[in-house]
Parts: sequence; C-alpha cells; structure tokens
Amino acid sequence: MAEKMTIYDIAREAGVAPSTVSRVLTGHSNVSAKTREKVQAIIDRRHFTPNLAAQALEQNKQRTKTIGVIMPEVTDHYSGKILCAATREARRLGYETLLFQLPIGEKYDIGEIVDQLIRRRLDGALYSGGVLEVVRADLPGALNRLMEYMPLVAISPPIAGINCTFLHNDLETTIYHAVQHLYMLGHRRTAFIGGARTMRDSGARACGYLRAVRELGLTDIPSYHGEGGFTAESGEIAVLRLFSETSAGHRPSAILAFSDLVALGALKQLHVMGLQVPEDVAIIGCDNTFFSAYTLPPLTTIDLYSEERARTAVNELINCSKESTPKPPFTLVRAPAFIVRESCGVMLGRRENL
Amino acid sequence: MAEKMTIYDIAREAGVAPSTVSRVLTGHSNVSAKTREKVQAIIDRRHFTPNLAAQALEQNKQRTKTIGVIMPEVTDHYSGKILCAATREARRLGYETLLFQLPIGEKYDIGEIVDQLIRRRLDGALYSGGVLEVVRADLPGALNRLMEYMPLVAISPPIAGINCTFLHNDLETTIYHAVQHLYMLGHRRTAFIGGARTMRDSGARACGYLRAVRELGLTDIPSYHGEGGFTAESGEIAVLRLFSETSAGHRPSAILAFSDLVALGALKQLHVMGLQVPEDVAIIGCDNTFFSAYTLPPLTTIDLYSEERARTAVNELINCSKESTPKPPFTLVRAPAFIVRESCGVMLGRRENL
DNA sequence: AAACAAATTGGAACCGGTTCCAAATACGCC
DNA sequence: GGCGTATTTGGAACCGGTTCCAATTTGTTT
Repeated sequence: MAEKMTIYDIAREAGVAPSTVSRVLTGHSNVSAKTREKVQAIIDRRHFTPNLAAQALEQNKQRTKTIGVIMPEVTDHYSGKILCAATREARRLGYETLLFQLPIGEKYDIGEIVDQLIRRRLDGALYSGGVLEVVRADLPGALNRLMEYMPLVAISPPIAGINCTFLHNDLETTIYHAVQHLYMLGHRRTAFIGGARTMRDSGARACGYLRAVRELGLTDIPSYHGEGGFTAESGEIAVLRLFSETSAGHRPSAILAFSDLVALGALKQLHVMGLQVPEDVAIIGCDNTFFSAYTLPPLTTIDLYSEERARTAVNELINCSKESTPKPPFTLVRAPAFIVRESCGVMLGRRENL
Repeated sequence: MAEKMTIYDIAREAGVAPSTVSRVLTGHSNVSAKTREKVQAIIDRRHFTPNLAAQALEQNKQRTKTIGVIMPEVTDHYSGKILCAATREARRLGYETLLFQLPIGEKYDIGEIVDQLIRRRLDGALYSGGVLEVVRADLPGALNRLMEYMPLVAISPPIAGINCTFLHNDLETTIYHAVQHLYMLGHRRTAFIGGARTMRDSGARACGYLRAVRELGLTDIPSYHGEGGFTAESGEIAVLRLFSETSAGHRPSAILAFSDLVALGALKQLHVMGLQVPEDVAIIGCDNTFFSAYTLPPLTTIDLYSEERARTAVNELINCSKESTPKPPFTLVRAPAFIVRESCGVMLGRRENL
C-alpha cells in the first residue's frame, strides 16, 4: 500500500522548487511553458494527486470541494431523487457530496450532525427535510449555527427562524388543484390518508387538502393515521378503517394519499376488500415515484420536480461559496405538476357515494 | 458569516499553550483535571470545532474519518439500502460517507472517480456494482490503483484481477433454488426476463437460471432483452413479446424476473393481457424491494441481505484503516433468503402450459 | 551593450492542527 | 526539607500544500 508522494518529491525529481510544482498544479501563476511541461510530465508519470486536506487548509478560502447533504435516510424515492441529482450536479461542477442522514425511527441530535459539517469546513450544505416537512424544535438553532460557517440552501418550504435560501414547491396549491380535480369528477366525500399522526403535522399536503375541502364544500371523512404513517402499511390500515369501520353512507368516494407509497398500500387493501379503482373509489398519490405508473390502475399523482430543485440548490451553494460578500437569501416558489393517469377515472358530473 | 476560531484563540483565552488545547481535544495525553476543565469550558462556550482538514494532515495517520462509497446512482432500492446502511453504520463509528455515483446511462471515467477518492485520502472505499454485476474492462485497473492508497471492500462477487475483500451473496445458487421451486410446483417451461442485452451479461442471476434449466431439464423460452433492461418497462416489453409473439404451445408457465422492478412491469403487462398470476403464469422477482409485498399478487422474491453486507463492509474498512499491517483480503459468501409469497401459487404436481 | 521592465523562479512563512522533546511543576519518600 | 521520579506543560517542528516577497532570469528598448 501507498508509497505516498508530495510536491516535494515531484520538485526534487524535476529539479525545481516546491512552489513551482504548486504553481503548475493550481495554474494560478505564470510558469514558463518549458518548466510546466517538464513538471507536468513527472506528475503524470507518477500519478501524483495533491492531498486535498492540505489544499483545504490554505487561508480561509474554502476549497474542500465538498457539499454536505442533510436529508432523511434514502429509503424513499423522493430523497433518492434529490440525492442523486444533487450529487450528479455537484460532480459536474467538480464537487463531491458528503451524506448526512437523519435516521428514521431513531433519536438523533441535529446539533451533533451540524458539528460534523462545521468540523469539515464544507463549501456548502443542502438541507432537505424529505416528504415530511415537519420541523423539529431544535432545527432552526442548529441550521443557523451552520450558516455561520457555510452557505445553506433548503429544499423545503420556508422555515420560521431560519434565514437561508429556500427552494419551495407550492405543493399546497397543487394539492388544492388535485382535490378540485376530484370535485370536478363528481366526488363530494373525500378522505386524506397517511402522513403524521395528526392532520396538523402532515404539512403542506394536509393544508392544501383541508383548504380545498372547506372552500369547495366537500365532506371530509376523517381517517385513522398510524404513527409515522408514511409507509405502505399505513395506507392499508387507513383503508381498512375507512371502509370496514364505517357504515355504508359514511364512506369516501375518493382518497387523497399522502404519498404514492401510502397509495400503494391503499390500492392493495382496496383490492383485498373487493373495491374497484377508480369505479368504486378514486385515489390520488403524490411524488410521481417510479412505480406509480405501474400500479393497477396507474396512479394519478404529483411531480415535485425534486431533481430540478436539487440541481438549483447545488448551483446556488457553489456560487455563494465563491463570493466573498454573502448573497442575501431568497425563497423560490415553483408549482409542482399534476399528472393525470387512471386512478381517478374520467367520469364527469355528480356521482354516488358508496 | 464565520468568525473563524483556532486552537490558538482558545489557548490565548485559557492562558495555556496551543499544544495543551490539542491534548484536551484529542485526549491522548495526560492533562491535569484543572487545566482540562478550564480549556473544555472555553471550547464549549465558544462552540469551537477543530478543523478536520488540519487534523487529517498530521503524519501519515489517515484520519479523514471518511469512507468513500462507489455505487450506481441510487435510483433503485437495492443501492439505496446499501448506501443507507453503510452511512448509518459509518456514522455510528464516527465516520461519514462521501458518495461517488456511477452515472446510469451516461459515459464516465472510473479513473477520474478514483482520482477524487485518492485526492481526498479517505480512510477506506466501499464498492458496490449494484444489481448489475457486470464489470467494465477499466474497473480492475482503477480499483487496484485505489487500493494502493486505502483499503477497499466490494459488495460484489469476486472480480477477476482485483485483490480486495469481497462480500458476496451466492445469488446464483439461490436463483437455482428459485427455479427448483418452480419445478416442484409443476412448471416445465420457463423464461428469464430483464437484465442486460444478452443473457451472458446478466451475471449471477442468469447463470443460476441457466444452470437450473439445464440440470432440471426445463425448457427455456428465450425472451427479448431490452437495452439496459433493469426497468419496469423492460418487464412489460419482455412479457409482450413472450405472449403476443409466440404461438400458444410456446409460452412459459413461469417467469423469473431479473428484479422486482422488472417483475412489476411484467405484472402490469400480464394484467393488461388478461393473464392471471399465479393461475396462468407464475412469477418470481428479486431484491425483496419494499413494494414487492404490495404488488397484486405479492411477489415471491429473494432478499440479498444488502444492509447486513453494507454494515460488514464498513466495519471491515474501518478496522483495516486502523491497522498498520495490511490484512489479507478475503471473500465472504452468504446465501440470500428465498421469500415465498403468492405470485407462484401453491399448486403441486405437473401443470399444463398455456 | 547598457538600462530597465516583465516574466519566472526559489525561499520562507503560513494554514490549523498534532506530537516530540525538554523544561517546569507536582508528588512521594526518607 | 531535600531528592528522585512522575506528571504536566510549553516550545518547536512537522503534516502537504499555497502564496507572498525577493532574487534571478529573460526580454525589450535605446
């Protein structure tokens, strides 16, 4: 293993000073063509790669060429897409990404995670809360501290108390449109399934749903929310409750699921109970996950443009890290896309409830 | 932003030498309780975090506390599980993971990626080729070069020309058992769908299948392989070809899919064509992905124990990085689990082909 | 060919820590 | 209290680069 090499070894072999080798490496200053070629030839022949840690140490010019990505464990497709796009974009610009996972279903200290980011003096940090846009009480403090050391961009709706750049998708409005879509198909009794324990904690999705219910005069059928109901199981449970524990006149004709994953579980349970989709019940998912076009029937869902936001975030971070004067943070809002497939049918006019 | 702090600032404030502050930070040498408390109090109060780049520079003792993870883009659940488990385990041991994605459907230079890993003098590297265990011609060269700088563990079957530790799942044998399972349920005409363009490139899965077909005397129905057929679409296409382009006597009664994802597409197309699973066609997936229990019917599949292997890999890497004498590489083989659900039915004895 | 400016190069200081070595202090024992 | 040893502390060198400054070389102009 490892016959370690330094610029001093290269310098000795080339018969020049270490500073000259450094100049060749960085390309900042002038080096005569002859010297440059001579040194470069040795660097190439020896496969010399300068130690990034040493380069990072110089001055206060950040040059770790690394971006920290703080996000929930990538078990869901939503986070996977963001991570993937962010890493790809970072690499395109000569940066790598260091992954800081927020464990799911386990206690963790955000302060400790932020310490790690600071300790590494990264060039920037990307925060994505994931599908659940709920904010822990200790998040603002930790992220604000982080911002004293590096630029931060959040793929998230604005969070009170944090003064960073937010790339926000106005999911609430799109969810509103989705419910409106159900309304136009004739549905008057709807339910929202999945999400956090209480509707209030389920973020923009629940907000959009509730606003639509109120403004359109729909009847909301309250459904059971499992603890941390972001899984397919919680979709199953919700459907089980909605249809087996309610009398015939009190069932929804349409379901808005917190996510495609929740919708997947719901579809299964509906099938088990012998209910047809969309004939008996319409259902809408969220996230436009890869499997959503392959369910039976294919899911009508919402695309959050996660990749686009991830790319924007990385570009923003890298630009900020290069500027000496901190750029004022801003909030970008974009509307997600509503993707109509077959899980709501095409029926028009008023329809009977189950 | 950033009122940067160094141990010199802390030392001045505490009225001690910088070396003493360092001793408090590392805890390696003895410091009197009184001094330690005094210094620690200031460190805490000022939220001082030592610069990892500077620490990493010391001696040739690697201490970047970082592990590089080289894997395909995490669009599939298989890679996601490995990344997630590896990162969690690394963090548990005080390390972070730097993600190096191998772009899907795009050219890339492994040599360049390896350069980045070397440049950062990581403590170790984890390689996972992903579901497709095909080896590019330039991989051995690049990984061997990497091994001169840091320990490497591959979550992969042994790759010719690379002398690192391999954590291998004997998928070939398990696939063999899966086909045997089909045989015992009475199936005599089977097809393998998905995977690389040619069967030969589809790795252990295809090998196990072909061996079983040969040894059990089954009839293999050759199926179309789409380019890079690891998607649900390729499952659809394969089924379309298998059942619409073949005369009645030449269709399979059972399908082994390259992955759950391919099986998902196949299930959809079978449904579209009005074929019942498992009554008309049995199907087996692979990877035990989260959605495999939620398809209609739930998929019989194979669990590759990815998380377990990821954890083992990280532990192995960290242990190796601490040892001065390089430990000889080894190959660990473990059998994946065959998970029987409902997509093959429970019929016994010989059955008729379609 | 001399004088001067511009380009190139070497040497040293520095980035922010760790660690070695020697000096200073504390401790134990007679 | 004096002496020897163990512990604690400060100072300096070092890790592997970058960059500043000054010295040297090169090139231009008269």
